[in-house]
Amino acid sequence: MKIEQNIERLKYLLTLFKMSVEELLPLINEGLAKPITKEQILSPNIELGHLKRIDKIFKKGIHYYLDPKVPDVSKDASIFFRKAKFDVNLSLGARIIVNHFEEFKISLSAIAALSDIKFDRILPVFTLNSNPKEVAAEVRKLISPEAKIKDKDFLTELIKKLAEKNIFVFEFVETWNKKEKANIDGFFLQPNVIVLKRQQTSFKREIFTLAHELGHFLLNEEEIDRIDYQDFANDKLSKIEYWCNEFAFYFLGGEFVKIIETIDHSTAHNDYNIDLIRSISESTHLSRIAIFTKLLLLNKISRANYDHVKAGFEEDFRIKNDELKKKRELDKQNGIISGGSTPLPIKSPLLVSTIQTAFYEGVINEYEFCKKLNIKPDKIDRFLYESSN
DNA sequence: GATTCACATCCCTGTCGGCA
DNA sequence: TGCCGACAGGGATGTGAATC
Repeated sequence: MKIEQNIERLKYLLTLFKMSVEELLPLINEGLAKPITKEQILSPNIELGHLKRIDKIFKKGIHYYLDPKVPDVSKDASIFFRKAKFDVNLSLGARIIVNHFEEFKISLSAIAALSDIKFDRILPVFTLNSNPKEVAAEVRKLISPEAKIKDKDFLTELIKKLAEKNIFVFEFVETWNKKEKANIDGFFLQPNVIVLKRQQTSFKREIFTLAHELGHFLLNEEEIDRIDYQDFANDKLSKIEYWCNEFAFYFLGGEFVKIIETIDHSTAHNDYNIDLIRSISESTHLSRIAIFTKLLLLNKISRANYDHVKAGFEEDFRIKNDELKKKRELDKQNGIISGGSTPLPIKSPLLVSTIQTAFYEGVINEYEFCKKLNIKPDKIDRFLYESSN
């Protein structure tokens, strides 16, 4: 069956994702004996099956391509139109994720406007001239996340505190079998949206990314990031990235920074201060490697020793993972069935309250309510009649 | 600790369309 | 009209975190 498409919309998507038709074709032709041609997809009358294959890439829904309206290539529409270059070379999966949250942000701001909700900026804007350490101390006073023992609880707490400052924090989860992986850890979209990739095996890493993106928010500079501790000491790092890393470290480190700054030089003789750093890591939610990276920047450990310690952590991590895998396999052989599910993203209280208000104001219906919060209709009561915690 | 749940991909099956 | 292969759709599978 053939249907009439608005070819401008497909062309728009290609521009948005910085993709040529020649790059798209192999993606949609996967597994097809008779490949779809360029002429076929660029014709105003397109085979429905072909369109479905195209949409498997872009995930817009078939109606998107049929809309006669020409999409708007303005700076408001996408960060890809606002900023040409990013610190990371973005994978297709990453572009799709960024685009998804950008659209979510736009629809959310429309819903908020219709419901008379305003997200005024509460935290000030800083510049690169301000000292990240001082800014961190100042912001800590304003946000002061409660000390929690578990990393995940701390992350939830921090997201809650940021919600109180009108900052949206969203998480996205990537399952093990996801085809197009996003090669990013997080990003900040103006004016008030931070998005994080769920790091199920390392919440400390995710917490650091959140603090880093908070740095971008404070500078009001948009960026899409892949956080690599090794790069911190890299002089190719941009000033903004450096500032945000410094901010994140001091923001999370708090009073423990003093200990880190006055620590003895870490060598094999004092076992690289490993026990002390572990205890600091546990209280601050900074990962051990993040602290060691700071020591490297402070010249409190040599590059060779740093690499040695880092390799040790990576090895530990690998061994631990292998053991877990083995245990699971053994369980399987013994007929012990282990259950599980993909992790659930943490819901920002700001999102919940916004959607609740919109629902009460009649701006959205029950279906949209569930869709925006990604809940099933039978769980609607939990988010409507109870307080949002 | 047991149960429930989310979701990308795999895999099977019925259907449809091209061709002789 | 009947045969054959390609395809779409949807259920099954794999995975393990969240929740009770």
